[in-house]
Amino acid sequence: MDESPAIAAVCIDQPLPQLDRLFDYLVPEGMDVRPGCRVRVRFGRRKVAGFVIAVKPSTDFAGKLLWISDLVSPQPVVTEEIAVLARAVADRYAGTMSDVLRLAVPERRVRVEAEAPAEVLPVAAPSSDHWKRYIAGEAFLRALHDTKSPRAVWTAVPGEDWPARFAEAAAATAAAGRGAVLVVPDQTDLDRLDAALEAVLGPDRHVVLSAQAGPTKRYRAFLKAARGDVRIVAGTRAAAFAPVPNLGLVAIWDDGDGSHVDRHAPYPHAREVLLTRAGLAKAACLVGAHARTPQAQLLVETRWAVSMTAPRGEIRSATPRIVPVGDESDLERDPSGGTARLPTVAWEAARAALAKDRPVLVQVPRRGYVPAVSCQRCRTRAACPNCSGPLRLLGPRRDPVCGWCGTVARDFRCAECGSNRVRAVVIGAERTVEELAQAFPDTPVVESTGVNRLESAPAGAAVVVATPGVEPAAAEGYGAVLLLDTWALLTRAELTASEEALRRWMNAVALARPDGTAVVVADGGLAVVQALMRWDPAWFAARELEERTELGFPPVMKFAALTGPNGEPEKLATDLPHDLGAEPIGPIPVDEHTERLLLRVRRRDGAALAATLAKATAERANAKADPVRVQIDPREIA
DNA sequence: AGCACGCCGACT
DNA sequence: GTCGGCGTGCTC
Repeated sequence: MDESPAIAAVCIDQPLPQLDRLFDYLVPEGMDVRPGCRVRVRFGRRKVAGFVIAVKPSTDFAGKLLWISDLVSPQPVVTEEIAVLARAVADRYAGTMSDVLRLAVPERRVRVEAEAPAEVLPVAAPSSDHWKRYIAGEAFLRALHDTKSPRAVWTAVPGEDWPARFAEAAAATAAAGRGAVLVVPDQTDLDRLDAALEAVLGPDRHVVLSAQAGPTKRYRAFLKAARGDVRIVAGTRAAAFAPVPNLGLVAIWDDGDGSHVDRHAPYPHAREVLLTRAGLAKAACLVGAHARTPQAQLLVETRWAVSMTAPRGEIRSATPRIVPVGDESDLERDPSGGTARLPTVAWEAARAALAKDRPVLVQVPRRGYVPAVSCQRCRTRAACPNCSGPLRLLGPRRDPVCGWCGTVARDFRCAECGSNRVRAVVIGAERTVEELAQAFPDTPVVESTGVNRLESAPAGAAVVVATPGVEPAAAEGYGAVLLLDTWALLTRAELTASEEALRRWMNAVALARPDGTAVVVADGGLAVVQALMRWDPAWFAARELEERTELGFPPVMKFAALTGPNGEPEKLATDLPHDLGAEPIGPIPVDEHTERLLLRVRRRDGAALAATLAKATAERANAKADPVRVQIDPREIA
C-alpha cells in the first residue's frame, strides 16, 4: 500500500509579485484537503492563508516540503475554472493570482458554510418572442438552448426591457443545464435584473452577488453558486468571477460604464474578465448596451462576436423623435420662451409632454447649485484664495465656497483683473430644479443626483432633473427627454469624451416613450449627435475605432502605465527586450518625486508586454529596487 | 515582505 | 579576533 502523502499546490495570500506562483505542501493524513479549499501554511517564518489550487500525487520541488498547518475549511471556494481564470486575468493585467483571487472570493462567513444546500430547481425554456425584434435574436436564444456558444454584441432599442432579455438568455442557458453569469454596472440595475430573473425563472433559481448586500449575504450567494444550488448568478463587477459550474453564458450590460472597472489591483474590467472567461470555458457571450464601446466594436470587426441590432424600421418605431438644438448662448438666452435654462424647442417639448400628463426628464452633467464659477468681467476661473481650488456656489445669493478646502470666499477678488463679481460656468442640477420650478409653477420638479437618487419618476406630469447614470425610469416612459449643457461632456479632455457623452445620452433617451421627444442641446452637425439622432451607436463606434486606430490608441494598440520614482519607470522601460517594440510615451511628472511613463505596443504583443512587465516587477521587488507600479489598460487612455 | 547568508571596516 | 554594514537570494 502506498503511504506517501498527497501534495497540495497552494496559492499563497501574498501580493508580492516575486511570490506569484504555487507552492507545494504535504497533506497530513486525514486532513480533508480538496482543490479550491482554504488552508493555512507556514511560509518562511510566518503562517499565511492560501487556497489549494490542486491536489496531486507528487511534486517537482527538489527541497524539503512542509506540511499544511491547518485546514481552514473543506468547502471548495476556488473551482478549477476560476483558478485558471484568475491566472489568466493576473497575466493579462501584469498582476498576481492572489490579488485576483482576493477579488474573486468573498470573505468567509463560518455560519453560512453550515447551512444546508438547497435542491436545484429546474428552469423552463423561456419565450424568445421579444428577441425577434433583433436580427438573429431568436437564433441567439435558440443557440443558447442548444448548448452552443454564440457570441453577440447587442444594441438594445430605446425602451427595451433589457433585464427581461438578460433573464430570458439566462433561462435558455439554464434550461439546457448550463450556468450563466450576468454582470451589471450598479445596484439599481442589479435590483431590476433581480426582479426580472425572479419573474422569468421563478423563485430560487438565481442568486444576486454584490458587495452592497453585506458579507454574510454575499458569501451565502457565492456558496450557492459554488455548490451548484443555482445555475444563474447576477451581480456587479466582482460577480464576473462567480464560481458557476458548467458555465454556458456570460453577459454584461452597458460595458462602457466606468463602474465595471475594479478599484483594486490589478484593476480588471468586468468585460475583459468575462471575455477571457467565455474563451476559456467555451461559453456564450452577450455584450449588451444601448450604446457601443470601441472595445465591443472591435469584437465585431475581428469576427469574435456578431453584431446584434434591430432592423431600421424597428429602431424607428421604438425611438422618440430626437431634435438637436444649437447651443448658441446658453446663459444669455432670451427668457421669453419660459426660462433662460431651456431653449424654446426644449421648453415646448417639455410643455407638450406635461400637457399630456407625462413626465419630463432633464439631464444635466453636474450636480450641486453652481459647481463652477468664473470672473464676471474677464472670465478667468475663480480660484480659492486659500488653496487655489475651484470655487462654487451652494445657493442663491451666497458667497462662493471652495470645493476642495471649504473656505468661504467672502471677499472674492479675481486674481487677474480684481473684479469682485462671479458668473456661473456650469449650472448644476439643484439650480436647474430651481429655475424649472419657476418655469413650470404648477408641476412638481424633482431632483435625482448621486446619493440622492430617485428610484422612479413620479406618475403623471412632473419634471425630473437628473445627472447621468441616476435617471429614474418612468413607468410608461418619459414624454420628453432634454439633454442640457452637453458641451460640458463633449469638451472633456478624455479620449473617451464623445463615446461617453453618447452613452449617457442614449441611456437617458432610452427612457423616453416612442411617441415622445428628445431634445439634445448640441450642434446637430457633430458625428456624436448624428449617431444619437439616427440611433446608430454601431456606426459611431466603428468611426471611433477607426480614428483611434489611426492615432494608435486603444483598443487596437495596447497601453501600460508605469508609475514610480523619477527615472525608474524609464529605466524599467529601457530594460525591456527590444523585440517587444514597446514605444515609450512620456514620462510626465505626477508630483515632485514621481513620474508616469506610458508604453505602447501592438495589440497582439499585449500579452507579451504584460508578461515582461510582471517579470521585471518581480525582479525589481527581489532586488529591493524602488517599486514601479504597472497598470495595463490605464484609465487615462482607455 | 521578512529573513538568511555572506563578505569587508572599526571596535570590545 | 568579532560585531555589523546591507547586497543577493529564497521562501514549498
